[in-house]
Amino acid sequence: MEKLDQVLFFTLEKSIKTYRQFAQRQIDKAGIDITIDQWLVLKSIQDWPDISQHQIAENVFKDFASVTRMIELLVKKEYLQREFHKTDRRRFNLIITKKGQAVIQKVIPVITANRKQALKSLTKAEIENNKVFLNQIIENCKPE
Amino acid sequence: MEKLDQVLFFTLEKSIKTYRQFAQRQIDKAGIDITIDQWLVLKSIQDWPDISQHQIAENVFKDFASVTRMIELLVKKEYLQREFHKTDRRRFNLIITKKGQAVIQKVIPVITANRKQALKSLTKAEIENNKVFLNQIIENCKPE
DNA sequence: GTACTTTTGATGACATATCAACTATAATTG
DNA sequence: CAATTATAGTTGATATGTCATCAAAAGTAC
Repeated sequence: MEKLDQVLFFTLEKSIKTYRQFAQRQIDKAGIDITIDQWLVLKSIQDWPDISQHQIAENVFKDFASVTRMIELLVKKEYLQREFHKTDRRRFNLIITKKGQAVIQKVIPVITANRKQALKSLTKAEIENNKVFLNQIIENCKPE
Repeated sequence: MEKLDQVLFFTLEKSIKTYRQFAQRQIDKAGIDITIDQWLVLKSIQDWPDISQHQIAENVFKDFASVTRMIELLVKKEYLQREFHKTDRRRFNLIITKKGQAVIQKVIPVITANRKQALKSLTKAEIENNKVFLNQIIENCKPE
């Protein structure tokens, strides 16, 4: 098999893993009790009030079961509250608490700095090209 | 913050996740009882006889604890055997069983096909450029 | 030769991912 | 209106990732 192919997927894996570890380290250093993914979930809820958990899962590209568990943890951390939905008893309203709002805001500059550092010396054109390339992989791997 | 930056990391994450899910589906379809990562671990042992678990962890870019657990599962699946190391009682010899050898061989064409499909319509130059880009991210995110 | 440091690998506890199965509720069909 | 189908979310079991801690054994320093 082509060595380059195999090395590419390994590098893809390593790059996102390295970025996530780096990003999480910075968040921990800032003394904030949240993971990157939890923040993404909270951000999703903030950006789309009245969002369903299914929709959150799609937005952040995660399994329904994982999202349920993450929401459970966010409730436990008091960043989120579950309320009964007004009209649909299958659903919950997910309300970001004041504590949750504060955490979202506190993390934003850390994440901005993380991304800036991660993309140091990479041009907008290179970033755009890379995105197009990755989207092609996503397209190629979709189930029929 | 730059929207493009944020979208890039999301796309990076989504692309590797989509690839892994696709690749695992193909392995399952082929009726082979192994995960991509388990295969990588086995392959590492095959390529470097007498390798230590620490070295395996570095090769496949995984946590020591994760590698220990994966090896435990590979032993349980009878793809691997642990033997006492000849000269160093802290270590084990990891022996690939016949069953393990067979599985490694059986998976290779599936993985080759997976990669080929994932990289459909992407040129060698694009692949090479992407690798260089991703390696820059890895470099940027390394601990000091 | 002893004390100290480093290495090797395991384990516990917790978080997340995956797959499958489940319950309750809403929507649709005839 | 009742039966059926679809949706929303949960839960169990298992695999992997992370962090911290541990014990045993090898290596190093004096």
